[in-house]
Amino acid sequence: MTLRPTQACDQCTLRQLCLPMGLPDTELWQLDEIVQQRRPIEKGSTLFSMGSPFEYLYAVRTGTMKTVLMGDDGTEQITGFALAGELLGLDAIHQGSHPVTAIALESTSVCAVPWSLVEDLSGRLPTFRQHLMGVMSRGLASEENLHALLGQRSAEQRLATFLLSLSQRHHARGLAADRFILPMSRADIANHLGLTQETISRLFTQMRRQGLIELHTRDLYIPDLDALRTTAGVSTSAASSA
Amino acid sequence: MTLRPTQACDQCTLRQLCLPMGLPDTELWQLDEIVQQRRPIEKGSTLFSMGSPFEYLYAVRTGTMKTVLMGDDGTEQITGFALAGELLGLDAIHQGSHPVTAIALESTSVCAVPWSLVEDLSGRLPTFRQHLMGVMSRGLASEENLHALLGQRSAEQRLATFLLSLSQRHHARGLAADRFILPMSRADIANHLGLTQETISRLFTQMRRQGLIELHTRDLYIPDLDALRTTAGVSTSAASSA
DNA sequence: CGCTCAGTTGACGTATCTCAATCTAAGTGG
DNA sequence: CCACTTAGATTGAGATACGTCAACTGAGCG
Repeated sequence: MTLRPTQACDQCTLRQLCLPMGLPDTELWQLDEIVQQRRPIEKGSTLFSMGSPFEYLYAVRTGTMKTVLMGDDGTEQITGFALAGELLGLDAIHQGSHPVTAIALESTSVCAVPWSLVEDLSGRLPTFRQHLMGVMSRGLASEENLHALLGQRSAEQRLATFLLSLSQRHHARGLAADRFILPMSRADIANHLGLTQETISRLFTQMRRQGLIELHTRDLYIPDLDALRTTAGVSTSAASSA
Repeated sequence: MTLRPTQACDQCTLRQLCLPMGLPDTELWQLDEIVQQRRPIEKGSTLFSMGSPFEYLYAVRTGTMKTVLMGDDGTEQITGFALAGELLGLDAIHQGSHPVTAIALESTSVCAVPWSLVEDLSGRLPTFRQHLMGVMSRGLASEENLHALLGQRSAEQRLATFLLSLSQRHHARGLAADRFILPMSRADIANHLGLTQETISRLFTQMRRQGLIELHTRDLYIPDLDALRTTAGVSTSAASSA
C-alpha cells in the first residue's frame, strides 16, 4: 500500500483522456496537489446548478453525469452526457456562471480543478493549453454534429447515432464497443434527441425485432455495429458530449 | 491619407468585439503586422472547405458567412451564421482541419490570422488568452441554447428566437435592433432551424398578419421586440453564432 | 410481497413535410 | 428600356412521422 492517494493523476487510468493529457510528469504534481477529490455524488443529485458561480472545472472519474438547461417555462433540455474522463464546466468560462445544471445519473465521482489553476497552467505550459483548447474545439465540433442530427435526421437515425456515439466513447476508454449499460433513462435519451419517451421505446422494440440490438432493461448489446451504422445514415463520426 | 492600412486593428470599429479585444495598444501591432486582409469573398463562394487544413482563424470584417456541415449522403446542415466581428475556425483546432465549409452570403471581407500567431499570443498575453477562451466558451453555451431550441420549440418559436438573435447581435454592433436586412435566404433559415423553406415562408406571412414583423423581401422591421419575445417563448438569451 | 417508477404498447391527433403550382424580384441580353 | 430568364418566395392540398393521452406491464426495492 502506498501513501499516495489512489486518485492521483499519475495513477489514473483516464490520464490519456483527461485534463492532464500531455502534461509532463514534472508538472503533474501541480494538478495532484490542488485537485480536490469529492465524495461521490449520489444518483439524482446535482454537482452544480445553472446560474451558480464558476469556480471549478470538473472531470468525471467514474459514473455518468447529464447536463440540463432549464427553460424559463419549466422545459428542460439535456445538452449532453459526460462519461468518465470528460470535462464539465467549459461552457461557464465566458459568463462566469454555469449555464447548465449537472446531475448524476448514477453514483458518480469527479475531480474538481480550480479554474484559477487551469488558467495558471495554461499560461505556463503550452502543451496543456493546446490540449485544453483542443477539448473546447472538439466540443464545438461535436455540437455542430449534434445540430445536424437534430435538424436533418429521423428519429431512428438519431437513436442509432446516439448509441454509436456511446459505443465509440466506451471503446475509446478501452471498454467493449458492442456491449455496455445505458446509464440514462429512456426519457433522458428522448429529451436529449428532441423526441419523446414513447418514440424511443417503440424504436427500441423495432430495433430489437430487426436484430439490430439486444436490450434488456439498460443492458445493451450491438451484434453488428456496421448494421447500426447503416441505419444511422453512415455518419461514422458520431456526436459526443457537451 | 495615412500610410497605415485602413484595415488596421486599432482603427477597426469591431475592435471591441473581435479578437484583439483587451489587447494592450503596445501589443496590437503584432496582430496588425501579420493579419492578412484578403480581397472580398464573393457571394456564394467559399472561404474554406470542410476537410481543408486548419491554418488561419478568420474574423469577419464586413458581410456575412454561413458555415455548412456536409453529410456523406448529400444533406447539408447550416450550423451557424457569422456576422461582422465574429470568428470562424475555432471548431477546427482539435482535428487540424475544418469540420465545416464557410460560404459567403454576400460580398464579405475577412481578416486571416495565422493560428500559430494566436497560439503565440495566447502563451504570452493572459488577457488575450482569456478572451479567446471566453469566445470558445460562449460558443459552447450558444450551441447548448440552440440544442434546446431545436429539441423543444415549435417552428414559430424557433423562427422568432432566430430573429431576436439576429436583432441582438446587430444591436451589439451599435446598429438598430428593430430594423435590419436578412442576409440569408428563407431556405438557409429553414435549414439552420431544422425546418423547411415552405414552413418559414408560411410563418413569415403569419407573423406579418399578426403585426409582429414587417418584411419586404429581406428587409425586416420589428415594431415590438417584446411581442416577438413573447412568441419566442420568453427566452431572452437567444442563441448566437457557431 | 406489494409499492412505485420506468418502460411498453395502443389509438388517435397534429405540426410539419412533401409535392406542385404560381408569383415576384432581380438581373441579362437585345 | 424592355422582353426574357432565373432563382427565390409564396401558397395550397394532401401525406406522414412523431406527439399526446392513456392503459398496461415489468423491474427494483423496502
